[in-house]
Amino acid sequence: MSFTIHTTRGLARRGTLKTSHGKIETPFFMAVATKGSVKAVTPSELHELGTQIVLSNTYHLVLRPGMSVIRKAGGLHRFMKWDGPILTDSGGYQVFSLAKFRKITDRGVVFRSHVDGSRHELTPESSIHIQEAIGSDIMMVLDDVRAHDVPRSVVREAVERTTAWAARSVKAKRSRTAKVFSIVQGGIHRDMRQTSAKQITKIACDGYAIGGLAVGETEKDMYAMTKLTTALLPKNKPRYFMGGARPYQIVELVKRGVDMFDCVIPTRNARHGKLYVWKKKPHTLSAFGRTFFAEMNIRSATYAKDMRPVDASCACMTCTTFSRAYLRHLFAAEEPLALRLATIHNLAFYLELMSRIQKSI
RNA sequence: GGGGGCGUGGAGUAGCGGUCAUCUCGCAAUCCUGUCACGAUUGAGAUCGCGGGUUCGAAUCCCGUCGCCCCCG
Repeated sequence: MSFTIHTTRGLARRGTLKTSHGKIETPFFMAVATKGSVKAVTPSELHELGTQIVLSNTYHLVLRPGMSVIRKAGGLHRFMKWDGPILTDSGGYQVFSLAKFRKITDRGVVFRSHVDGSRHELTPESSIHIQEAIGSDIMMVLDDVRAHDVPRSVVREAVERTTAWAARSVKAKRSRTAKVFSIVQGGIHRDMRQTSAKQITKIACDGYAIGGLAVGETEKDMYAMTKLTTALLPKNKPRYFMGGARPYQIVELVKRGVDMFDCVIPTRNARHGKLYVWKKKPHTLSAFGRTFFAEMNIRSATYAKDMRPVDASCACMTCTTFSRAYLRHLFAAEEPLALRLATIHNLAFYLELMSRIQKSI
């Protein structure tokens, strides 16, 4: 068994997931390396931070640098010099977020590149084959992601298509080492989510993802759909909440049975000068609430002469070395180092959050 | 001593007779959830150096004055 659960607390689980590039302690957070790079930081910095796994993206890598380059490099691990596990997204979400260029049929998706406008096609089969060539440790099936407020008929179609595509994806898989995860859709409709979960769990795969959430629906819906879905997923397989979430949301989602997360929030917000700081460090899941952290806009003139670290309780390189005033100056002066130091800190915050969550289970 | 130029939000500026004075930076706030993202949106802030005059109407024209700058002696 490649996924082992050690302890549980309510619906929350603590476990270990084995991949061909190492074991990962769950629940975990994946830093996002869409184009084969966690923006602004190096693999050795990721290791120092305690990063267990990163996420990369089929869509972006196909467009640039292109698979011939990735193949020549000997796969993405060698190309980006990251020797830990990599999860790859199938491209499904990009088709959704680049909606104006897409055409979805049962066969697959045709879309235009945001880089040069060229036409590309992605099918469930080609997405898996590309992810295998990338050398992905955890591959995601191509899914049909829709906005949270589309008509039920559209959601139903997306659910049916996602199931059909998942079955084709698993069938197309050739790699013996890579894992493949299927994705539950269904928008914010209870019956659709249930239908999708029941269909998807009939397909044998290594893990299951909850997709199509954190796309603008209410938090209440997001939590409700997650709880409803995890209840229908097999207990002995990891559950991945795709694309989320904010710090307190992650805690809430773990409480509803989620094991894996990825989100651009810590890295993107870092580059925009929004830093996460601890206000208290809880030892139990119920003690987190919504107020265990604060968001600091380091660009504010408030910090111009503040010589304290961003977060005195944080052990990251940024906090143990530099002051708020220095970071604020780097942002004001548009020095690239600002992005790196901020990214390191926010990732340290998210990773410590996951570590604390694990210890709380 | 003579001649000329400039004084407009925190900074630098546009406008040079006619609605709520322009833009850039700065400042502030909000946003970002499988990254087209060192991004996006919004807001505050100026009695246009000061005094007087001309005019229906002046940041814009005239006079005086103060400040800064340049050129010639």
